[in-house]
Amino acid sequence: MTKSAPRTRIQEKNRSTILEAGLDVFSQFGFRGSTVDQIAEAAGLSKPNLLYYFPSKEAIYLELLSSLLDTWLDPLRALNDDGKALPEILDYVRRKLDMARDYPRESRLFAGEILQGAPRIEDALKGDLKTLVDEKAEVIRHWIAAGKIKEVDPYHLIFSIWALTQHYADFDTQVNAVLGGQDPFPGAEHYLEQLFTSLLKP
Amino acid sequence: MTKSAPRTRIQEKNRSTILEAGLDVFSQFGFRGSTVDQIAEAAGLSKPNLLYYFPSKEAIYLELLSSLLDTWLDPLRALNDDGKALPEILDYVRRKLDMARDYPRESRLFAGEILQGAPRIEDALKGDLKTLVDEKAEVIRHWIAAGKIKEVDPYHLIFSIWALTQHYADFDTQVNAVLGGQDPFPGAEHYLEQLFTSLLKP
DNA sequence: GTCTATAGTCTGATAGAC
DNA sequence: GTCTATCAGACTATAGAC
Repeated sequence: MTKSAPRTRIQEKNRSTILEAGLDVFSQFGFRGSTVDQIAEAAGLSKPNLLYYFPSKEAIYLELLSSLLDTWLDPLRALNDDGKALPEILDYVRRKLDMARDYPRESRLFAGEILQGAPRIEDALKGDLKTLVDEKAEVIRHWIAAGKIKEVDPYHLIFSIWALTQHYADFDTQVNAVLGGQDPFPGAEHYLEQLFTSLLKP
Repeated sequence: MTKSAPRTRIQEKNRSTILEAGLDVFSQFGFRGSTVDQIAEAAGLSKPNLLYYFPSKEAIYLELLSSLLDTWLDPLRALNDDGKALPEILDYVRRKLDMARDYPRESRLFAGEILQGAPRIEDALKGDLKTLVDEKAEVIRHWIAAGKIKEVDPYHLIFSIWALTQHYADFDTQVNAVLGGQDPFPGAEHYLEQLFTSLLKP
């Protein structure tokens, strides 16, 4: 997804400042809810100057989406047949929970996009994402067939890992309101380990 | 949350038509992403006529939010110390999953609001919602103390039920892309029963 | 109660000086 | 490359006829 136009160092720096500011604003207000003015201010630039680096508001949003999708799926790609089944899955859960804690803006950006029907990444979901999930579901099926973990539906297992980990980023406001501001992550890590161990341990 | 002004039958009918249309549009595009024109068209009314029944776009949105919050929490209110612990919890999971299937628009409306920091219902989250969850966490603690279910953090248990069930409504697009359009709910119901049984059965 | 017309505001994007 | 000024379109909401 990288553009081919050559760029100077200052251009690269400004572009990444804008993307950082865009992530900040878009993740909080969504695409329609964000204004170019907001992003420009967050980036410390004037509106026309921002639009000198990106042709449009949508271009910023699209670049964020596509460049983040890969990173977001890296933990799932790392799920491999090599190691022991259950520790491998628990590792995946832990990595996803770490990402929810360390990159909540990225999580919310995707959540907002998917919540609205994923109009801009539908193809990626039906293409790359589906292919990747199909592949990993196959790995899980092998583990089940080999008796390494209990029999569960591999797709719903993956959905449940996504749902449970991303919940702590996407619904952060609600979690914090209920817990009264107490850090949810230590408790979440222990709970999720317990949950997936009791579900999968043969 | 009902207004006190007296209304004729036709007023009530038009108001509920507008709220229905508002739910349709707001749940898909969020507050900022929705226009009064869209809602008016969905309701089969002209824009000024719609604004004759509601003072503003925000008034429609607010009425939807507050009138739906109660319904949304009903299944949790129904979680009581009466019956057996595990079946009671599995019933709650099933009811929440039924709501995700039957009322996905309501689920998405809340998800969008919370995703953006719940600016309009923060008080309700820190008040009524927290009180209710605290109360039900206490019920769960009693079950644990009585040895009726295994020891888990009650708050994370409740969060996990929310996350797992609402995922099928809120991230419907993603679930469908991965499953290729296959109905996820029968599989989800079986998977979630398996998951919470293995987690909680003493 | 419902409509057409429009006021007034916000916002994405551009023109053009420096 | 960056700024000020500004345009064009979209949007919420209202005025006023019927």
